[in-house]
Amino acid sequence: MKTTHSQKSKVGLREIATAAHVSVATASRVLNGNNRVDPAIRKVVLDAAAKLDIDLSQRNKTKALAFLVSNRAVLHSFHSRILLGAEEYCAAHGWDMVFLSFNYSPQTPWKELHLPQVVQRHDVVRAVILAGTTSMNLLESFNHKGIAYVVLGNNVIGGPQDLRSDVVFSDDIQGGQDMTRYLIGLGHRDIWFIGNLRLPWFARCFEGHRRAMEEAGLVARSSSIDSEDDTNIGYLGTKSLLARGESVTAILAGNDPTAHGVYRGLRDSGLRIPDDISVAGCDDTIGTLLYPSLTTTREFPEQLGKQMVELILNRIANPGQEPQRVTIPTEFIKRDSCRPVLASREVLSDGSLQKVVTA
Amino acid sequence: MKTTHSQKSKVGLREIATAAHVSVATASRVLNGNNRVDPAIRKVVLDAAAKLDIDLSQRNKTKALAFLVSNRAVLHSFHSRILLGAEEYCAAHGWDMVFLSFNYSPQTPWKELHLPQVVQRHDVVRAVILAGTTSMNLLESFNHKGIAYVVLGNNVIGGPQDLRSDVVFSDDIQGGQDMTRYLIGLGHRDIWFIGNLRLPWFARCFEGHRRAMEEAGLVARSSSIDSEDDTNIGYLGTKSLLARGESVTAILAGNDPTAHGVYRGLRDSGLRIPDDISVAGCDDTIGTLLYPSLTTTREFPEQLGKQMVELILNRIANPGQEPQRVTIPTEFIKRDSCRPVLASREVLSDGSLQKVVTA
DNA sequence: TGATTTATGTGAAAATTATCCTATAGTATC
DNA sequence: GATACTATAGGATAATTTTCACATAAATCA
Repeated sequence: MKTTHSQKSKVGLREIATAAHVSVATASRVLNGNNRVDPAIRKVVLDAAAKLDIDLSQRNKTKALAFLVSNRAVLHSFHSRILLGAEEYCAAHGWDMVFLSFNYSPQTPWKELHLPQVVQRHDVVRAVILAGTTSMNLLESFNHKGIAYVVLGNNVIGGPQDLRSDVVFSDDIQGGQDMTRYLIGLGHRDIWFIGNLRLPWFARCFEGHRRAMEEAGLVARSSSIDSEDDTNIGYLGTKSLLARGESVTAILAGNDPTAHGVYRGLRDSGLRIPDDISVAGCDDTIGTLLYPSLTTTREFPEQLGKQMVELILNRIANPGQEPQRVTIPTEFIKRDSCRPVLASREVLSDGSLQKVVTA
Repeated sequence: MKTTHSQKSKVGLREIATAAHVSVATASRVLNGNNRVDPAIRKVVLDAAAKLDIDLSQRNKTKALAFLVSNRAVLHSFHSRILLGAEEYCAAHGWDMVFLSFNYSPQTPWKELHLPQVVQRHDVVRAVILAGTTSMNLLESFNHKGIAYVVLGNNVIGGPQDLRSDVVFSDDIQGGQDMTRYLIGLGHRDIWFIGNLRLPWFARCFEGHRRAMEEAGLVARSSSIDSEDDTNIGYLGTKSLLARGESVTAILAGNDPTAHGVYRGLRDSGLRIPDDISVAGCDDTIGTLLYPSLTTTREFPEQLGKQMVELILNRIANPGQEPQRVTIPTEFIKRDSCRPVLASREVLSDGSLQKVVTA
């Protein structure tokens, strides 16, 4: 418990402060309350500290990061896997991590947002990982309060994409594109996208879908349901599609829970998967739980979490470096929920089964 | 931001300390560093504080609880729903909540456990909710460090059940019993329990199962797999059952993810659910995701979370009260994964369908 | 039973953090 | 372009927490 540097007379803030020719208050601010210190002075203090206090990294009471999930009613397994990856990487580097959820309105001006106390205490939490639905006012608030953060780019709503901070993306645009290409390759032409296009991650997946459709000379069509409940989005999106009598041979759901809703909607209407309609998902969270198992796009949430921690620890180690931007690729996962369109066309042209389809 | 008690001269630790005839240090310890203060003295200080500082509850910097999930590799949806309920109740009462996960060995003596820094800082976290797999050494550690806590009783490993602290239970024993009675009522006699009996929540569910079996004059039998992965437990437990050629008409899985593994194991062997074998789960986490939908025991994780917070806020408000113990009931949920045994016997005795069963 | 250790509880003093105040630089306004 | 207004940075000082040392109670051992 005692210092192992046997005789070394104690090195405290006071010593650091005198060495750096600043007041103790300023030294304290540099080493803990990250706020309001001129970068130049900070550097002087840090240099002085480095000379005196070899074990600088140990002197802080708490080495912890906060993982803030905003505006999500339930903790999706996708998020919990990001958390897992982040936690693991933290633990491996001797950091603690706390998870918080937080709800706020995107309209509230940043000054009036009141963040959880814990993330504002620099002596407790040294930086924040933003993984929920993140609006610009939240980022503003962090900027103004001088709290370091990384953000999951896929979930940033509204704001311009030229964030002046570290960002990690999952390449779900590519995922949507790959999946759509696969469906087109199976002969599908009447492919519909189901999701909630107001939410950025759905919008991104749809963007990839759109690209693939256009590159094949097709028009991308979507059934967007304005809900926060993924399963509902899938269910209602599917029902509305069928009710309108749209011709459809394949459905791309914006994520796996949405695909679950699609399954239910189709079963409700007596349609079989994949015999009558092919279904594809995105994010590979519950693909193997569903029956038939879901062809989907695997993302790497643990990797995302790890990457975010890596960036932020880096930034803590040397503040002032340029904002970093990292994109994690996705992987196509083939399972049992899609089949070539030829088969279902035969079914459709076969009078005896036609009634099953419209039942 | 300023105090609304306009002219009132500032009331600080110093004032409270003089009023209570103790040193500022002691006053500080009472109001924050909960440690090592004689209960009598604490009371004196609190009384003195109550007289001077009307807004005692506001003067602490951080009103936050920690939700500690120990030794669970993944965050189950069951836990995340407990968290949700706890969070909601916290928010409604103006408290923040932070979530942490923590891994430790049950063998480590409590002195050598090193808890996450954050939970040890009384100025940050005022009490802890223990929801993961909790061993006695962890509880010891909390006791000795004077950290207030509530614990989810279902998950306490090993120790005697006469914990000297607040405990909340989910009545999964009753759940296992009700479910087994239902299966027996359907005519099943060859019912097997699948789980990992080393883990207390499985053991509790099995206990209920055993009671129901004995009350019907039957012997409870189980296939226990020593794994932490629920789906694996179900899959391997089922395969081993079938490989041994045991006669079985119904399987009770210790929780829903385990039932998912059971589904896979049965499908692998060409058996249909519920036509050939009935399957029941416990905890209603993914019962509707599975196909056919799972008959299971609904628990009320949100309620558990809420209840735990309620107890602990109570204890913070008046420490020194007797330990509380609360049990939340469970509810039987009938879905599509069970059917009367007579039906399947008829199927079995009907030659024409026999081949489907063994196909 | 007495002696030695160990654990606990407290105040004094040291260390650290928070608050308040002032100086300066940048904006906005007339 | 001068004046007032803001926002920021940093020091002085007050408030609070932590550490250290010591006293006392409980436990262990000869």
